[in-house]
Amino acid sequence: MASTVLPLHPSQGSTCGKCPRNELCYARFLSYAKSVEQLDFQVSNRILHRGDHVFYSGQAFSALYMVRSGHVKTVMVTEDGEEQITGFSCPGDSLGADGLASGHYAVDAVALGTASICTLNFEHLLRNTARKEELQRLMLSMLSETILNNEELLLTLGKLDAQQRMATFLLKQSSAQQRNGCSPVSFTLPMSRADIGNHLNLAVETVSRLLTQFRQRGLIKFNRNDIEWLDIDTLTDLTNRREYATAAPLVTNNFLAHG
Amino acid sequence: MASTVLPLHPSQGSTCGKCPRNELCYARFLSYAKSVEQLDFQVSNRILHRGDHVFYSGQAFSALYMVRSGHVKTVMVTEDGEEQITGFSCPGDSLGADGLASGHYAVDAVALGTASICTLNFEHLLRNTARKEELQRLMLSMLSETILNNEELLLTLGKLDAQQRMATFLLKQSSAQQRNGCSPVSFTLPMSRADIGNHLNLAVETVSRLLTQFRQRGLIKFNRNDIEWLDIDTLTDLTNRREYATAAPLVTNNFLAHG
DNA sequence: GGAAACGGTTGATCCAGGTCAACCGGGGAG
DNA sequence: CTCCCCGGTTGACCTGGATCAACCGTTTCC
Repeated sequence: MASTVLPLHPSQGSTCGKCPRNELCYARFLSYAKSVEQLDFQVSNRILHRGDHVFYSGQAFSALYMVRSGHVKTVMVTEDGEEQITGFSCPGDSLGADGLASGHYAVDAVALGTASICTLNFEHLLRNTARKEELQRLMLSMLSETILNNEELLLTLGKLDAQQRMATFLLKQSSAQQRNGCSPVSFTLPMSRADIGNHLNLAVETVSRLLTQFRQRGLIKFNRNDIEWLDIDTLTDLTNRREYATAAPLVTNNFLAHG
Repeated sequence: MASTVLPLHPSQGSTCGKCPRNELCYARFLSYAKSVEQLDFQVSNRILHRGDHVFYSGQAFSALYMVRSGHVKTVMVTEDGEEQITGFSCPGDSLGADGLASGHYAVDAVALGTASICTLNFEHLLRNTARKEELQRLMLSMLSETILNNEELLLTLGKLDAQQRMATFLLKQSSAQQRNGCSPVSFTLPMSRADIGNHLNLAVETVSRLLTQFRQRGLIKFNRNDIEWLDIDTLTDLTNRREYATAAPLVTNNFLAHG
C-alpha cells in the first residue's frame, strides 16, 4: 500500500490550481464557482497500486477522496463475505461519501491499477472560510451525483437484460474516457471480466459470451482488455428495450446460425 | 393534487420546533446539533393523496423534501416508459437530493397514500445564517444516508435470491415502523404487491408466493396488507445466505410436502 | 344492483442466464 | 526453458423465477 504525500502549502491552499487534471476534477462543478482557484483547499495526494485500498469498509470516516488518475472500484461486502461491486470510479469521480452519515465508510475502495488519489480532509472542507458557499455547493453536488449514479445503476440492473446491461456498461466506459479527453472508441478496460460480471450481476461466462457476440456482430473490436473500436450508435440502440425487433437487425436468437 | 401550506413565521424560522414529528425527522441527525431549534429554517408543508407527486422527474430542482407522515415511492423511468422503484420513503426520510447536481429531479416521487410533506427551499437552506455549519452537516448527512441506502439495495438485489430479498424487505419495513414509534411486528404495508415486486426485481406472482410461503411456515401473519405478526429472528436468519442448510430447518424445497 | 376494473392468489410451463466442465494462452517464478 | 496459475473463452446442461393463464374477492362507478 504505497502512499505519497505531495508537498503542500497549507497557508496558500492546495496544489489543485497546478494539478494538470483539475479540469477533469472540477469541470462538472465549475458552474458553482468563478474559477478553479476559488475551490482550492487543503489536499494531499498519494499513489496507489493494483489492489491497494483507498479506504476500508468499517474504517472511521475522515475524508472525501477524488480520483486524480487511474481507476477504483467500490465494493460492498455481505456478512458472509460475498462481494458486490457498487461502482467503478475514474478520474474526476469522488469517493467516500457513504461514510459521512454513519461515521464509517460502508464500502471498500480498491485501486484497479496504479492510481493517484487526492484526499480532502472533511473537517478542513467544512472549516474552509474562503468561498465557503461554493465549497458547500460543490460537496452537495458531488454527493448528489453519486446518488444519481446509483439510481441509474438500479434502473439498469432492474429493467435491462444481460445484453442491454453490457451495451450500457461499454457506453458508460466510453463516455467516461471521452470526458477525460481520451478517445471514446479506443481505450483499455481497467477491470477484469469477473469485476464487470459482479458489477452487472452477470456470470463471468455471460460477460465473455456477450463481448464475443458483440465482436462477431462487428459492434466492437478488442484484444484482451484493449477496446480498439466501438460502434456507439448501434450499441446505443441495443441499450433501449426492444419490441421494435423489426426495425434494426438485432437478430437476438441464433445469430450464429450463418456465421 | 391537493396542496396545503401551513402558516409560517418566516422571521422566526419554521414550524419545525412545534412539529409533533420533529424527533422522527431529525432524530438521526441530532448528533450534529444541540437541539432541534438550532435546525429551524423556512419550511412549508402540504398534504398529498395517493398518486400525487411530490415532484416529477425532469422538473427543475428547487427544494429538498422531508416526509412528515405517510409513505412515498421514488420511481425512475426508462426512455421507453418502463418504471423502476428505487426506494420507499417513510416519515423522517428525505427526498429530492438526486436533482441537486443536474438541476433537475431524476425520479418521480409519488405518495402511496395520504402523506404530509415538508418542503425545504434549497436556496433558503444555503443562505440560512444561524447555525450554518450544523445545517451544512445535516444536509450532507441526509445525502450520505441516501447513498448508503442505495448501496445496500444494490447489495440486496445483487447477491440475494428471491426469498432473501423478501425477508430483507419485510425486516426493513419492520424496523422503519419501529423507528417511527410503531410496533415492529404489527403494521400495514403501504405499497402494493406490484410495487414490492418492482422494487425487489421480482414478479408480482413471486412476491405473492413468497408471502404465502412465509405465512405457511409461520413466519408472518397477514390479511391483505396488514401485517399482524412477524417472526423477526427467523426472517433475519433467512436474509443470510444459506450453505449451513443443516443448522436451521429452512427446508428450501418441497416445504409443502407434509403441510 | 350489476358490471367492470383491480389487486391478489395459485397452477403450469418456459427460458435467460447461471453453473459446471474443459480448454487455452500468456506471464511470472524458479 | 518449463511449469503453473490465472484470466478468459466456449460448450453442455440445469434451474430460479418469469411468464402465461385462470380464477377470486373488493371496490368503484354507472
